[in-house]
Amino acid sequence: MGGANKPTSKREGMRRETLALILATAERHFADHGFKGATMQAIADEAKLPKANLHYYFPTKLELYRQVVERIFNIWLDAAESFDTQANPEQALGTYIRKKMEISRSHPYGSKVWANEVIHGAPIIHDYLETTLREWTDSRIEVITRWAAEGLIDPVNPRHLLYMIWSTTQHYADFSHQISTLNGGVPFNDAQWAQATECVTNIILKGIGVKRGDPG
Amino acid sequence: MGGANKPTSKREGMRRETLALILATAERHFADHGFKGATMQAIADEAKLPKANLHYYFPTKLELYRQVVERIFNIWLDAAESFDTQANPEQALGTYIRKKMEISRSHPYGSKVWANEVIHGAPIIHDYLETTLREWTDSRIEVITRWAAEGLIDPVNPRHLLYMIWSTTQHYADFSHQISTLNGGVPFNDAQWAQATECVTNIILKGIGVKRGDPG
DNA sequence: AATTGTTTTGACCAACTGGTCAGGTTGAAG
DNA sequence: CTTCAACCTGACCAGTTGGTCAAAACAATT
Repeated sequence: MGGANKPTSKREGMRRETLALILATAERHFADHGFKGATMQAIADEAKLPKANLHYYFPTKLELYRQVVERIFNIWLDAAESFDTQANPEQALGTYIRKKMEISRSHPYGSKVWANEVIHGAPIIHDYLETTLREWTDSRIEVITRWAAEGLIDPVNPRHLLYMIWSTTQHYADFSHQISTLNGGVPFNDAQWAQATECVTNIILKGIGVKRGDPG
Repeated sequence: MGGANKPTSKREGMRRETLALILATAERHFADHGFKGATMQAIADEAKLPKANLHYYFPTKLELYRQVVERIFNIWLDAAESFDTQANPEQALGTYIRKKMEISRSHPYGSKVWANEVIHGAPIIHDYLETTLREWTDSRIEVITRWAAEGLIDPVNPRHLLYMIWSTTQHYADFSHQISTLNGGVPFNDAQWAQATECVTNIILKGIGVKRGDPG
């Protein structure tokens, strides 16, 4: 749209592709084996690149990991924005829950990396938690508190409501192995994802006494 | 009680103590760093034992890890039993949720190790998932289905209800770093744990339309 | 065609880590 | 006191892994 973009040269294009390939492959490996368990060699092999090439684009393993985590955080931000503070509880929370379920389905590896990171004390993302996440959380707590004061929902502790939404939705990504095992060894299909989303949304919204738009 | 127990010799006592010390220390390290990230040397150092001594009691790192996981599974079984299939929904689910919250508080490291294991594809516990966990889950699904049929709760999908209970309660252990960060950097105190438990129980029970024993 | 900066790569290294082992120590039993 | 098995430990080893480097291949520019 805006400026006069130089026509992407062959070099630039390849660079972009290689970077994306490495990041995607690394994400899977970090998700499946953890930071220490994932090896540069294994990532390189799967990406069909020599290991030295990885170090050309990402000087250290930690730097590669950082960028993987950063990508994930942006996805999280994307979902965060869908929590519309202007909407009514049913719409704001419903949309947010649905969005989080979609992310659990479309970015299971990212979710696992994030979970791993938090479980192990969040050494890398600690700053995000203290700044961006905390601000977002505080602002939503305010909104939820207002809803409760206005009688639109029960007077629940907003913090625990948010934790419930986070844990329940992310569970479908983070614990996918357990879930598919209990699902006869196969992952959820479209219908099952839809049902999970509906079920989670319904229980939570009813659980906090949301006044539904369509009482039937 | 039973047979004629030989009076525990000094040897036996020391052995028990050492085993317990190693297992407890290892649990923390596996929780904080993952299987690969935890090192025998670090575990030995914290337990103030020479590394070779660890290998005397646990021939390999994998064997040590297995026994850590096994202990955790027994704790899980303990909670599982508290889901009384004879009781009414409010009591059965309420007791179960409360028990799980207690475990999240008393065994945060164990919960983290378990989460880690599942996130990474459950290589060690896969058998448990397919046998014990599946059987338990199936039996509870039956009970919940019956409750729904009898009109004691809404016709929710029992599977998702169980997932919600698991994820919500375990979240307080697995994501404790995130939670304490959002709690001003300090872990929950007694009152906060009590409120979390109550809040989670209330939302879930109300969310599935449990007919409460005491309607007020 | 020559030049220049970027990218690619095989070979290599130092640090770390799980595991071994031989020899020493200790508690219990006779 | 002697004997013996259980227990403890410092020193060591082999395999793995993150990271380096010099040289080669390559794309763009003049």
